[in-house]
Amino acid sequence: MTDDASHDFDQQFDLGRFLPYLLNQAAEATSRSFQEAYRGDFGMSRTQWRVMANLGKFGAMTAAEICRISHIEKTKVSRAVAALEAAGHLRREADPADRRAAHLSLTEAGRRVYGQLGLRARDYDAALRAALGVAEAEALERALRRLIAMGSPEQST
Amino acid sequence: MTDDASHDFDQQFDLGRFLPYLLNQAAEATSRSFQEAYRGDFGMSRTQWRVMANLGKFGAMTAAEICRISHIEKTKVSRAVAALEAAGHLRREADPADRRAAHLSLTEAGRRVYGQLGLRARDYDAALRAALGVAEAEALERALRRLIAMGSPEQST
DNA sequence: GCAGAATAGTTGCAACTGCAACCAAGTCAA
DNA sequence: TTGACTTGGTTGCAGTTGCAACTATTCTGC
Repeated sequence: MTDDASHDFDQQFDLGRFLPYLLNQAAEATSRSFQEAYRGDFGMSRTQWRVMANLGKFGAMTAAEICRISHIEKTKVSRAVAALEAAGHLRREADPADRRAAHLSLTEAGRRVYGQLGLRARDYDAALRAALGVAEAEALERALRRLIAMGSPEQST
Repeated sequence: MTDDASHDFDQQFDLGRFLPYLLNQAAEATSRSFQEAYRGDFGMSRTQWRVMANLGKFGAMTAAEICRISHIEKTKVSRAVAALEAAGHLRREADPADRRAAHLSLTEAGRRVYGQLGLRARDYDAALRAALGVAEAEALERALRRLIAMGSPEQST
């Protein structure tokens, strides 16, 4: 029998109900299933796929904007951009007004890849939502958005 | 409807609603906030904390059992166990009946650490659930569990 | 009892990541 | 203008990860 504040290690903490733990497992499980789409067929990393998806969705934007929107670390974005450019999926154009910034956009080839992956992603997402039930999926989405907003204080939408 | 499925890249895929993407962001945001607890104060990695939490919850078990329960890769578990043992948080005892397996359990020191982290985790989880609303948190938990179960076909509990 | 398959766990390697430090360009104020 | 500060982006380094290959032990069928 220990004494100080630590003898209560049989406390009520239930790892199986710890939300960060469950979130990680669910994220891992779902991302992993989809991974073969971008990795197996196009040799992309998760980060590369996400950067591409952001560009596909929002059109041309700078790396900093991608960071703000997607909450991906700037170094991850930087390296993903370099890889995507090397693969010919992405093009950068210097901003004449601000020579630090580069406007990124998908090349024709990149858009084709994005088109294929986007379709697959849509199907996969639909399958997940169907498995959960439409209403539950909506509720899940709302909850996730709340948690994401809590983590990073800046949110516009 | 397209056959080569590539020229319709302005399709309905909305990254901002892609569940794996949202799950990852939410998992990242929540895990990151809690990270200082085990990393800052005890120098542990996420995996180490999870392995410890499993041992704290279930008592002595083998590495393979931890893998099955927590869905963590065996190599991650192996390295986490080595680190925890080196830190004196964990002890391994060879199974006399099966000399491949080792029964892992927390040392007294490990249990103390687990006690502290468990309390903090409980508080953090409670804060998250309070922010979401109790009912929404329950629904979230159910949805996550479903997704996790879908990912890995074997499920017991 | 034995060859072959399965299981527990470790390790090498290559990739990915996070952090901090860094460079370059732009901004602000006096 | 000049100097301090901010911002866009890259890089070095150390740590973490995933995968495949590996050893050692146990199990299975015959």
